[in-house]
Amino acid sequence: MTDFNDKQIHILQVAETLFAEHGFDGTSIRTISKEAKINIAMVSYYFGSKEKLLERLIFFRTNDLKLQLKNVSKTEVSPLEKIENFVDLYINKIDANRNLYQILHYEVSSQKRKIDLKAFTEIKKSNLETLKSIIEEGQNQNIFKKNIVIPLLTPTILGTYFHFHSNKSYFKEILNLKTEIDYNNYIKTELSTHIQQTIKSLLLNEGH
Amino acid sequence: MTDFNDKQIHILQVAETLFAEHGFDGTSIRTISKEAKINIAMVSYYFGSKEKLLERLIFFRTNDLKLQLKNVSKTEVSPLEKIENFVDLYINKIDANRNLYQILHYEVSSQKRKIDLKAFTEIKKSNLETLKSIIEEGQNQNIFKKNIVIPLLTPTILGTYFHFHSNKSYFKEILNLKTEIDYNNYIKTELSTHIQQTIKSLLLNEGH
Amino acid sequence: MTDFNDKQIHILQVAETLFAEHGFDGTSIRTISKEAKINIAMVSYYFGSKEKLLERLIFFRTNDLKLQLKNVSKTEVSPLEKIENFVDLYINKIDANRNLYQILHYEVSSQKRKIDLKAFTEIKKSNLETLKSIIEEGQNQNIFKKNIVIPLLTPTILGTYFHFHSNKSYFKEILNLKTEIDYNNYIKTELSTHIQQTIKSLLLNEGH
Amino acid sequence: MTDFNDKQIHILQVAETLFAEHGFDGTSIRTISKEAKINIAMVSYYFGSKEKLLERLIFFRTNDLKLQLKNVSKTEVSPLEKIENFVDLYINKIDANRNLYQILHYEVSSQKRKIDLKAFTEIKKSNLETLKSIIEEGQNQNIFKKNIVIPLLTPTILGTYFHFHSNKSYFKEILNLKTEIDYNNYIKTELSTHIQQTIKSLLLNEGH
DNA sequence: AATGAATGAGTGTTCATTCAT
DNA sequence: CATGAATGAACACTCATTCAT
Repeated sequence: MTDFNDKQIHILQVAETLFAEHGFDGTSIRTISKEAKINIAMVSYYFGSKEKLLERLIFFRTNDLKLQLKNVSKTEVSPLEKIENFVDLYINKIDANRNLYQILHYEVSSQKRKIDLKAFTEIKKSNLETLKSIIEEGQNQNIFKKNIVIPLLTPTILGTYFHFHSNKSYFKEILNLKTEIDYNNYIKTELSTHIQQTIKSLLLNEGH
Repeated sequence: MTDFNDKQIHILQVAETLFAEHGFDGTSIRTISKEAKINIAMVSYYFGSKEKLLERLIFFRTNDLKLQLKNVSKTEVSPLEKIENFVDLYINKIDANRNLYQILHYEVSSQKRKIDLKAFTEIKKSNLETLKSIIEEGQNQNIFKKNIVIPLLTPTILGTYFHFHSNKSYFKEILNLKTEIDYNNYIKTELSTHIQQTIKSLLLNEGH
Repeated sequence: MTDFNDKQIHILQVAETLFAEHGFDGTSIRTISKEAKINIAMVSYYFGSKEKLLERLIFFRTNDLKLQLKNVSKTEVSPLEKIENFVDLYINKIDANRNLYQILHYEVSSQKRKIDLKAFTEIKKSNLETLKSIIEEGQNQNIFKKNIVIPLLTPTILGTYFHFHSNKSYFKEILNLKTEIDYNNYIKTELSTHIQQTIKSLLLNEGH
Repeated sequence: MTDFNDKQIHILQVAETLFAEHGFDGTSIRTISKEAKINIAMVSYYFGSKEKLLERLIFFRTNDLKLQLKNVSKTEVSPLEKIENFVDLYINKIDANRNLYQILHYEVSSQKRKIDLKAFTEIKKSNLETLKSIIEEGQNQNIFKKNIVIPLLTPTILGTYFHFHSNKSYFKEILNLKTEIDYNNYIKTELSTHIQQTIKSLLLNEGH
């Protein structure tokens, strides 16, 4: 099965939100069906089981994520600009898929579910390759430092974002972000800039 | 209640491991009591409820975490060295309390549980203050940059660590870390160094 | 309704096998429809309900069974030969309708289903009459014993067969019947002979 | 677990009756708990699962059945009397355990449940050995016929009984047995005698 | 004439918790 | 002080059946 009908997509979206909010175990089929205003048997009917619903959800979103960051490395701009574009796109993408990442984050770390994350891993590896090629280009042009552990850049980019988001209420408090809009704006401006600067500081040779 | 007897501590430790592995919802009182080799009614008897067990666990560990990073700022070394010590201590602390942080990370982001995190927030604020005072000292000495959003440094430090740890199996694969020892070593050496460099790159004025 | 179209007969046959194998309750409409490669709604559509499907199945097969044993008593042979023919025909008939009898056996003894077994009872009564007339003929000719409880002969004929068949695997083991063919052969030879001998021993006057 | 407490025995007894009446699949845990006036969770609590309840029930009754028929062959009476005692005891035993046999009969023939029937098979084999030794004794004394397929005697004994019992309402009708007492009396007198005669007719040499 | 979508009722089982002892 | 027995509520899931098309 590759396509989903409207009702299935609706269920997936409701489930995504609830899973992100309360976790997979913390969300019952009853809650999903109540929230989605569907019959309780529909989940099993459409997806077979609760676990398979999760699988299909990941598939559904991963398909969306497959639009790669690859193209960034192919544009005719400086390596630095490529990095900026790459980080920007990356943050935008995970920000747009907050909920899925939230779910995945948890389900991956607790390996209880034997979810097929191959597709997901592939995307991560592909992104890593893209990043690597950009950085090597910059290193060849002597713009970037030589001693960089590239695989640790992703944890810094994503980790910073997620840690901020995971501690939403804490940061809303200490940064005085009163509304949801304020919070989202802060991510798109200050936090993004911070991550950009972090990565660039790490990469750039002094004097540039 | 402030003190715990041996049996209670034993239960807390078992629960901590299980919660970290399978999540709060994914861990049943039955599993805890079986693992801890205690009667199933003991949890309710000692802690009142499963939820309160979690609260007490957080309290138990937070107490432990209260050994502040404060002292770092009071030593007679350069601001840069203070930062190094601070980051080192911070990483060591969260590494030693992986399981609790894993639990908290999840339970905080899903605000289902209305856990009293005041004590925990206090620690974070206190650490932030310490960090702030160190950085300001360095800025006054013109060693550190001026335009630094200090509250975003913690997300970078902790986020990098946690994102790495959350994707343990992925990083074990791509970094070719075969054993648990290799993995733990990598955290203590490469990952720590990476985080150190990241923070220092962000802080240090060019030319220093 | 008396006649069945091809699709209905197909469903009945599939259902018969499954009911015999897994019982009525143990067989779901889903399983039937999957096995018969028909739409799941077809059963209700054609037969009204699962219960009615069973009724129609019994009707379908009972119709088949109506080819009476009556004629046996009308042939021009000795009462003993008539008995032999009667038992032979009876065993052959139930052997050919194993599955139905298996189902009936269970569904009759558990009176949960209020199935209309009138037609079936009629057949049994008719067979009993036939048997009775043969035996009385033999008794009049002084070939058969006088003190025979005729209604208890059927339990011995059918009971012996069914008990053997119900404990198929046990008897395959102790009689060293390795294949299905061996087993079926044993029924047609040894078991049939045993039943024949049993009945004849019961009926025949000593000295004949 | 070998022993059962009063409540467990009560549940087993209620379940036995219901399983015999409506089959295993046709009996829900809810029905059992309602009938036994216990909480619905008790079945799982005491037996682990519905299937295990059945297993324990079989174990419970089989233990009872283990009181072997062996001793019959050791008494100081004629082989014919031994046979009479054997058949009598056998019928009494299955009559006293009607319900269990009813359940087993069905669950064995439909091999859906992979019940451990080893103990049960052992009893059957032991009984067969006993029967064999009695018959051989009679054959040596020239009282019994030589050409007897001993393993087929059990199907005749048990099969006759069970077929009668399975068609209870039919036989109550044609034999004009109005009450339950009449029915049970008939089994203990006429039916038992019939089975006795059947076996003896099969065994005894003419002229004796 | 036939079916895919949908449903409410029911299934066995597990849960955290309570309570008498 | 500690626990085994017991429970009602909730769980994911399957059931036979209905109905619009």
